[in-house]
Amino acid sequence: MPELPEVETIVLSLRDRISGKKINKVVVQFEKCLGNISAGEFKKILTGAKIISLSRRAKYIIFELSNKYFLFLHLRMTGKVLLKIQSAPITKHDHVMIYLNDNQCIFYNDTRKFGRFFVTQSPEIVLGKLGPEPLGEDYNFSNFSQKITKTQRTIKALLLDQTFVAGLGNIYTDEALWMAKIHPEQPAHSLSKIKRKALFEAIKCVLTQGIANRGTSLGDGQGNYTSSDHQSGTNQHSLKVFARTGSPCPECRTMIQKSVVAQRGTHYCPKCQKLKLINSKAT
DNA sequence: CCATATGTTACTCG
DNA sequence: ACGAGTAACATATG
Repeated sequence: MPELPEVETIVLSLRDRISGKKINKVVVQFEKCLGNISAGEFKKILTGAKIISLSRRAKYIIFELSNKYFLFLHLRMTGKVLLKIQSAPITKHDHVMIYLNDNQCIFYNDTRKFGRFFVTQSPEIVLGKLGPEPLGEDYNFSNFSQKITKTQRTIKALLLDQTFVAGLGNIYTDEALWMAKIHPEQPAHSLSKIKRKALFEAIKCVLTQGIANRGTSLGDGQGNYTSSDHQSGTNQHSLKVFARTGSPCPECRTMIQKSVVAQRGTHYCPKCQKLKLINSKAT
């Protein structure tokens, strides 16, 4: 479920409440949640360690520990990090519990069980292949532009590729393409410099807005996004195309269409985001 | 029963 | 090598 803005919101809501706390006890209910380590090793490394800092890279939450290890967590589709008091009951789909030294406990809950923890002393093993942070300093137009012109892939598939730009998922990809007025199936190399620049800016824009709105919470099912304090985001009210199939485009009132691109449900305005079949490599 | 779901990766085919 | 498509992971929902 969570894309960059949702993960960022979780990190912001957790940071002050768990930084500096010591891990007293770890319970693993579902060992497959641990991507590169056994439950025994996981408990041994975490127990007794202090949480030095909390940060985010792409869609990963990063716990920096006092014993030189880093704990990474990727929530995939339905993972949730919930901070509760230690006496809170273990409920359905709670897979990992990390008890701190102050009566708080981090509950990792994941309906679909796709999310994964990683423990390592070398962050680059997990983060090495990721593209630039779209809201970071390494995000620059010349690099972005160059990569777009070099591939024939559809622009939607490229935006979802975490080695191109890190942190976009299905929602913010559709929103950025709408804002830049680009058809999701447009071959990346066929985008004019104007369009590449518009997209470069739109990505920053939709992500910044998503964070300001504390994430996108769709529906009220178990898999829906909430922050670590059970708070829903409000960005769903600001979406222009995603989950708005059949509703009017905010720009031109044409009905939003849905199709499948890059194996994902894809929402777009057929009038504002026209596919351009004549591909001359514009500059 | 069927399709779909905020993610990623391995695999096949052309 | 590249890119598209599919399956897989596992569960819930309409």
